[in-house]
Amino acid sequence: MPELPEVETVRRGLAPAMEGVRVDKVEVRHRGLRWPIAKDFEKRINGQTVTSVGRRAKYLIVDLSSGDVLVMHLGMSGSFRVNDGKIAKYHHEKSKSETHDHVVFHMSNGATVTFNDPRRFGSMKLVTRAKIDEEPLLSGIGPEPLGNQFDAAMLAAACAGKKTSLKAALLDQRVVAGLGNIYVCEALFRARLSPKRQASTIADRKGQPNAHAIALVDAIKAVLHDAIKAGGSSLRDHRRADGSLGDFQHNFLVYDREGEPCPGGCKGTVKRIVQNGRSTFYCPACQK
DNA sequence: ACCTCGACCTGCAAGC
DNA sequence: TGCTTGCAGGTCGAGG
Repeated sequence: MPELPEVETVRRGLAPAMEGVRVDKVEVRHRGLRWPIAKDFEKRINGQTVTSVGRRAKYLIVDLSSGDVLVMHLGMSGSFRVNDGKIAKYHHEKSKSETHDHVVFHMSNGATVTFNDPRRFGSMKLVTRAKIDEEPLLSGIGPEPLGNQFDAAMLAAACAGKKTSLKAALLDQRVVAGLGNIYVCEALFRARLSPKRQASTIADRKGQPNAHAIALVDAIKAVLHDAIKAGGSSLRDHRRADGSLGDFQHNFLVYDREGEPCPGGCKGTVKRIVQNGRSTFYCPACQK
């Protein structure tokens, strides 16, 4: 479910509730996430103060005063809910089943932070800050697309020589961090590039960027900025930490719009195809 | 080394 | 009404 904009939205919701606050107790109700939560998990977290809540790609990075770092991934259906211990702002709304509340952080300020994940593709892992650069989950990840260092030259270099489709390349977290199925489709539409195009065609023979690479980088940055501004996209599971919904799903141009007229006004029709086992939505008429 | 595909899970909507 | 099927925002690891 969650791609970079959703994870960033979650991070912004968690930060004010957790930063500078001690975890009195972490309660693990179900250890069976993507990998089993380690046996020493609670012992290493209980009593520690959260020093920062960050993000790398689709990972949430929670620094603790002990020097440990909690690395968390939301998988396809993970979400966090902050209850500040006072008024349940959205408590009149039908609240999601507590069946899948797998981990609850009881904070020293009275707040609770609950991780819910029906499909359990999410993960939680403790690593030490000193060895974070050796962490296999993070070490191969490509540039942050919203960072200054991410530009057409970088993207073209990463795609040069790739035989796979441009769609598949953009989904590869080693090429660029944080994109998923929705935002790849949206960025490719905005750049008017076909998802079926060979990835290497955004670079010249020397791996230098061409006009397609420049347009694509602009499109990626723009769609991510727009989505973050909207609080991410809420299709099934994603919510802001306060329970409110993201809005960006209303701004999808092609994703899940099979059969609709091309929103670019080209008289084409949005088509759904399957690439690498995943749905791709695009306009064959104007995405070349 | 690159690339594709199955596997991991639950829930929901559509079709019969 | 129930059953079956397919699909879902991710990614790791096996196999070609």
